[in-house]
Amino acid sequence: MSKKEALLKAAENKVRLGGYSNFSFRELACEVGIKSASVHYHFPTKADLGAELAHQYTDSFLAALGEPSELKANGKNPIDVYTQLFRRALVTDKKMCLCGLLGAESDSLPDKVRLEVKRFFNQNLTWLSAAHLANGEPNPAQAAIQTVSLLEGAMMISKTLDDNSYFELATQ
Amino acid sequence: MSKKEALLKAAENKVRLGGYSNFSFRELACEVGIKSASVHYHFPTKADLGAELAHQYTDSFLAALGEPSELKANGKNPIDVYTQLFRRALVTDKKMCLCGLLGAESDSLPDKVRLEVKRFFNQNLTWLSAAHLANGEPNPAQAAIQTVSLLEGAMMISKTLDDNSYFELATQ
DNA sequence: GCAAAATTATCGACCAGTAGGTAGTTATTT
DNA sequence: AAATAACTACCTACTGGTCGATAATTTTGC
Repeated sequence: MSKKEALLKAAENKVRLGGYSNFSFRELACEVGIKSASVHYHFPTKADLGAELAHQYTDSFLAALGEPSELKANGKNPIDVYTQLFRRALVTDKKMCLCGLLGAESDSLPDKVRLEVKRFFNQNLTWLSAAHLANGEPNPAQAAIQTVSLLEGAMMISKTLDDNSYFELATQ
Repeated sequence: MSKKEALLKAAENKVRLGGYSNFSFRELACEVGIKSASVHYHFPTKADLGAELAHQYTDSFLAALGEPSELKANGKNPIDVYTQLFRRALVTDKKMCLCGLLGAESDSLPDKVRLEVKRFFNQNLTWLSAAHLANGEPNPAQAAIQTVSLLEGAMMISKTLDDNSYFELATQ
């Protein structure tokens, strides 16, 4: 893993625990074994790092999902696959969704970071609409926003109350 | 309004826009017209201020709801009343739910603040369970976590995408 | 094939600004 | 006399960011 990748990974862990202000260049640098000045070589500003982090998070999230039509063709319910990805983030990583946390504080985010968080949710809603459409839902757009809202909310509350059974109850 | 009340009000606005780290004693002091050292007279530490803020927020939130049984007796659907309180926070205040934001970053919060955020959600779930029970729901506890999850999530996404119609679609 | 030039990735030293917090003091009110 | 509510001055720690320097590597021109 390159230093740049290591910096993004370290930043992701910090942000998913406490938001955009929960990481500093010094901390990241220390964790990957370089000096804080060197971080600016890879990311000119903190906003650049945050934006690239959210961008990559979105891409790998969507990549992990696959295409709704293909899932359906393989006999899987794409909504279950989507729910499972959230469950893994909560149970395995024991962390919030990166963009769920950044979205909550989006009013105080640098423009380029906020833009990437918007991209995450727009792409998620597009994917979920296609998924619900494939499932024969009468109103796919409404089902899409309801699905992602429920999952982000249930994740946040389960984290807060430190009890994953709330997530299970909400998604059951 | 006393200085202490003014400080809490100013802090609430900041936190609901960008989380716990989005306010400083200096900023608050400046906004209410005192010096930052004087803020420590009212709140010994930042954690004390944050905890008292979340506590009062919870109390006034619950007070604004009233009792589910009374609402029901007055011909109102308590779930609609609950939804309306979230809608007002989003549309009128144009801000996130204080504890929704703090909950997302609860892993990085001081203990006494996190405790107050937990109290908010525990009390909300109790209220909602009673409300759904009064509505004759077969599984009030499940309906409760689903209701608050959907509302917190829809609020966050509407804020992020800067479009309240997502909240309306999700709650319709 | 090789020297010159450019690029990559790091460093130490430093900057101005801000953070939360403390100590001791001064008025005002009870 | 005591409690309240503010003040000035200061502390240490940390923030994102800049500067010029330094090797190591890669690319380019002859």
